[in-house]
Amino acid sequence: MQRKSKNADNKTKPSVPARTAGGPRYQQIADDLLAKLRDGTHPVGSMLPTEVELSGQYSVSRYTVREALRLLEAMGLVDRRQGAGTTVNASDPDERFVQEMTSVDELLQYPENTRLYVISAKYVEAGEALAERLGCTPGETWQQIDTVRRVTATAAPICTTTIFVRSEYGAILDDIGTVPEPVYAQVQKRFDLQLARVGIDLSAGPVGEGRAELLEVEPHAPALLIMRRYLDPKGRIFEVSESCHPAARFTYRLTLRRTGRTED
Amino acid sequence: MQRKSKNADNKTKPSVPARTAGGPRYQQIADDLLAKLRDGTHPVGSMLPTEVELSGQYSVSRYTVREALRLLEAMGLVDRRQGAGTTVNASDPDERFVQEMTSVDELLQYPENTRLYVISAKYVEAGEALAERLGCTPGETWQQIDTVRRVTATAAPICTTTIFVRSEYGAILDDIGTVPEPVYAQVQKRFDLQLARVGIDLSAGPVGEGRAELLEVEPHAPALLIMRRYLDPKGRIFEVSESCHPAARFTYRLTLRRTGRTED
DNA sequence: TAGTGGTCTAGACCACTGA
DNA sequence: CAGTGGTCTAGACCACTAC
Repeated sequence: MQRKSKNADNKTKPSVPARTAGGPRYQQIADDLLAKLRDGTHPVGSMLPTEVELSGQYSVSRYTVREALRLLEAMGLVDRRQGAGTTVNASDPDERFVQEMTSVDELLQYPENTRLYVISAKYVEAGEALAERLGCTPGETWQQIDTVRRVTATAAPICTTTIFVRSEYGAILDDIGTVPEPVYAQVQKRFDLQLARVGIDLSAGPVGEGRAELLEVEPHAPALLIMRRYLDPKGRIFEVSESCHPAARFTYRLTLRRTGRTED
Repeated sequence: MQRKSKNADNKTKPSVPARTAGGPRYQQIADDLLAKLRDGTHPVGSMLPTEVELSGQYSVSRYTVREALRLLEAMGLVDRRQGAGTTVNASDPDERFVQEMTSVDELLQYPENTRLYVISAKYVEAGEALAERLGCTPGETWQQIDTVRRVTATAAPICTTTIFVRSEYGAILDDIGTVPEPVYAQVQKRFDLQLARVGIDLSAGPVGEGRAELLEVEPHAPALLIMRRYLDPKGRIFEVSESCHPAARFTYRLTLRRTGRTED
């Protein structure tokens, strides 16, 4: 009815379209549904009415209902499954923080004026401890590549990085250091892999015995330890890197911004 | 035409719907347009054909074209402006990584079975060094609250956290430790602030003199240092916290997943 | 004012889920 | 197999932009 009045009346007397109050109809419906999620009309875990039912309740077409649900879905409030229905995920828009970066480089790789130098490389068979770190089954063979990263201008290295790649990608060793590209990207290209996810563990610890000399710090000095696991779309890890940054030589900075709020 | 055949022919001979190859029609169209962005048919900065033109070219309804454009828009490849048209933003989907968390808690706050204990609190005037850390002008007064966080069950504290809030929010001190909520959330509620962004610095360093005892570790032991700056929508910092996690007692884990790819 | 994208309808078939 | 969400059509009016 409201809809009708908008389309019909506007022809003769636009005055103030219903739209100005509350935005498009689907937005209004999304707001209304959101209110019903908050007040418990549709508790978390329950099913929302079907799209056809909702279009009846609001006297709108199914399209309009779907646009409203699309908004709720984008806010993470509902799940829609073909054939199954729409279920309530949460009663309130998440205070969801999103970090976006143009590329992984910006996250945990390094400026372009740094270079990676290979110290040594060898094939290793994963024992239990290593297998756990690599997320593989014990007995698999991986290529282990020990490197340091240096700012081209400066003497002191930024960090040491030990890179593990599955043995079938071990040939990537030849490419490391030849281009300023991250190793994961080189592996990706050369072996036609797809990078789907990166798992990152950040912790602190002492600089290891062997590395202190390379890094020109005392042994056991505090260091930031970053472990990165690169996964293909199937969830298989194809590369793992472990970096060790002497304290005060590296700060990892990120900014999160809030999304998923109706006020946005 | 292809479309036609699907809807019409399927009635009599569904066999293998055109859908199975390449997904829904709008997806195919998005893929085709994407290819045309890549090969320069539609250079960056140029206008895409209008929706009506595209629906003619592909022999589909405008709805289908719009779904396709919606995909491209979500990938950041095109901009759509009512009345103006659709412009090309980029020729290739970003390799963009996104970290999502349900809440800031999941990022850098702590499980529910931990509690924050206030050690001491005082008002301080920001000197130059502190002012820089707090992102304010020297001379401002802030409330400084020193705390430790403990797992309720265990003896050893997880970390020490020094919290700075602007003096006008200093009264928040009364609330700390009373509820399991993060301090920033308490400030937000009590003073009706909006949290818009969080800046995070991660680094490693030695545990400070005074804190070693609290944390039950030797002085200068390696620690993970986390500094968080909470900003309101205007970019004003209203809270800063500095946490010190003894090594091996804390790992910060995050997962990034790739978005903006057609393959997803 | 012409033309664009934004919203909306009414109706249809399809793919999938679950009983 | 009934019912759900997913896709799609054909057509309409609106809000906005640019000329």
